[in-house]
Amino acid sequence: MFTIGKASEQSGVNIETIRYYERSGVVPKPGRSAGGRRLYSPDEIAKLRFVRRCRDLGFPISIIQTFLSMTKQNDRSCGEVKTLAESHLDEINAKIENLTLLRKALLSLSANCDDGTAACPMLDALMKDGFGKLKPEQSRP
Amino acid sequence: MFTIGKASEQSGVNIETIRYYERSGVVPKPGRSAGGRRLYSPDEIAKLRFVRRCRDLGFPISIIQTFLSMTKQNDRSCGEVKTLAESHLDEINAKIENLTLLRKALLSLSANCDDGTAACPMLDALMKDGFGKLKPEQSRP
DNA sequence: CTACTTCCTGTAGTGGCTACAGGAGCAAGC
DNA sequence: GCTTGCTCCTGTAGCCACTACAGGAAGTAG
Repeated sequence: MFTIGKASEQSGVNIETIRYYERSGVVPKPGRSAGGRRLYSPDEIAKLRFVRRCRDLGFPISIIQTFLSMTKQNDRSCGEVKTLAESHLDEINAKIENLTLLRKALLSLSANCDDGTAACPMLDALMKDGFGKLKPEQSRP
Repeated sequence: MFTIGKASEQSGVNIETIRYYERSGVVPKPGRSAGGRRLYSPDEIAKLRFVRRCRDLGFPISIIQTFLSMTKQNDRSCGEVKTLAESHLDEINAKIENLTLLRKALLSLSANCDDGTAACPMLDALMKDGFGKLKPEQSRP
């Protein structure tokens, strides 16, 4: 059994984040020592590590919770995992595409910027009319 | 002079967001009608549109405020704009690179997923030890 | 005059954490 | 046994950039 500091080290999840995950029900509440400290089993640490890796892959917590409930049930949910992973891949691809467009726009906007000019052509262009709406960078709902 | 609804339409900024920008000092407080309604001049609407476009390009509000103060001062700040734009470009490029790595990881992880399997190789791999830390997808500080 | 729309303020919620404040437990050294 | 210093505890507030209400007032069309 490990205290939260060791669990954090081994899982790569920040201490505050571990407590946050517990509060919000992402991982179950661990046992406690006589003095009231959280104690984590290797399995619970593996679960934390799993969550971190999924977060690193960009999965939102809600999806990760689905993953966790799948591993608990141990049902034949691999197809569902693949579906979720593929739709996440679609999102990643969309983001890449979007960012590539953005880069293009920003490059052409800043191309005429040069030191010492009084009026900045980039800021000018952004102030002017016309020049339709770009897609926002982040997927803000 | 235009009410907030028209200003929203013309600038493409949500009504609630306009009020939020005012609250947080991104744009100055507009004048009011006798009945207490906000009234926007075309210039103020242009400023809102400018903010939206910068947001669409992925600039954070803090940078946009710098841009706005530059246009107000009308100083020879074009070099500074270029610097800010370039460092933002660097961030965009880093995100694209990161997402590309992510896509690769996710593709190879989900490659062996097939319908009807009891144990999902992707979830298995994520649960196991080893398999170092990926860079997180979003730049979370 | 009534019905409807737009607007107002203020507050709370979102996601996924992070950062404190103020206190308690615990191990090691003296 | 006592102090020092570390880790841990709870609870709350903050971050970003919004969004979503609730409850009311103002304006407009018929």
